Amino acid sequence: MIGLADCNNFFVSCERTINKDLEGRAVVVMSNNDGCAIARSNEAKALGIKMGQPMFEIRHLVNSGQLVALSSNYALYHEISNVVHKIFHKYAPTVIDYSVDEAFFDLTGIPVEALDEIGANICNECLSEAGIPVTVGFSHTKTLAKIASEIGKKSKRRVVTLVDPVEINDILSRTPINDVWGIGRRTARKLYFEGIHTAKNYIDCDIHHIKHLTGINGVKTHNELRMIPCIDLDACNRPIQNSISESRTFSRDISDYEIIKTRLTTYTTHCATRLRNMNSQCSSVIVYLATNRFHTNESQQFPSIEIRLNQPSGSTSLLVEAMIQGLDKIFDPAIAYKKAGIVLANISPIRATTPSLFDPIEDNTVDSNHQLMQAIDEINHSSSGGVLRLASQMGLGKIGESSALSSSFQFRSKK
DNA sequence: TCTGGGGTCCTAGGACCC
DNA sequence: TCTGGGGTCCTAGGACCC
Repeated sequence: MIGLADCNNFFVSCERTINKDLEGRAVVVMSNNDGCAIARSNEAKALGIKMGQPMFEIRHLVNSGQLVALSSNYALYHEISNVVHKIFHKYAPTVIDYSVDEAFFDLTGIPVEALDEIGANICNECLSEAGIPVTVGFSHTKTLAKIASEIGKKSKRRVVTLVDPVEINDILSRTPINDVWGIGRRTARKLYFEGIHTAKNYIDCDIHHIKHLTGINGVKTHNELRMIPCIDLDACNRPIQNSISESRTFSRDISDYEIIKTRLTTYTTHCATRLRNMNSQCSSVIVYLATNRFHTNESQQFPSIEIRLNQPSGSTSLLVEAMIQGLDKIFDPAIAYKKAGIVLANISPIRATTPSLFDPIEDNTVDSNHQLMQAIDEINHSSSGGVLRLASQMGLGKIGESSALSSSFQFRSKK
């Protein structure tokens, strides 16, 4: 059996742990720039607020006092997430931390009769120790466990166990296809035109037709709904991340190269620090820009480029140089951009790589760069806020002609 | 007027190999 | 005029997840 524990309305529940006045009220947590709702309390859902709904469409509810809108507080959510996941890990030898607010449990060998009590214990402990309400679903596969927990949330039951094939069949005939884990909006629309409206329609469909319509992942979902486990537990729990990224939507359109470069330098610096904290390095830097996708009457541009490094690196200055090299290739001064981002990709553990044959970098260069980064990380970690930054991060990239100067470090005294 | 961010994996098509 | 087949690797873009 597989279990899925999922926190209810996680970000809103986190906010309620520090502000009891939010209990029983319609609450949403907003995205960056307070742009749109990314978490909703049950009361907010009852008001008809949709996931991702923009602020300008719900402002009247906030102004009239019917709805509380909060800016996001990721430090708080991260802290509570750690507490909740620690609790999850007490209840099974194999627990997969699937996301910030949910985890899968491998309960192989546990008798079905014991599941209700295990689920109840998880819910009780998360509520008493972390202040977070949780719903637990059990079934034969991850996809069915997801459906079980969704049923729990909709019917206000804390624990739902789906074991009996007849009952599962009945549930699937009442589950809209777009509610199935792994079937997104696009695929759901495609299936709908094929007459596949429910999960039951889906499993009754010929597997070759499913493969043709939805690819290999759709086949896995097809099996999972028929109680055949297909989605590997380990696949969700990679020992090392493949990529690290940071991006922002700007509050206005920007066509100024220096402003965009400065922001991308900041994103790259953050990602490089995260990379080094993982004791890792990367061998690709991907830079991308985007125009405002909601301005449908204007031409849309989503340029992106991948810069391959001669050898993997975790050095902020090298990664920033690569980022600028990429930006220079895709940036068009005639276009105003709404969003920019970078991705550090092809991540590997430090010193687990073979150096490039034709672009040798002497070891002492690597070492001194590594030591420089270590020193900077330590200084920034011991002070409140980053006191050491790249000059280009402060919009000073024009000072020198050479990229070496523009991405050199500058000391900024807080006093 | 105003519309998020961080990830993973798959697929199709092109380039290249023998 | 007529011009193979089987394979790998890379990349951009698409789709999905929370």
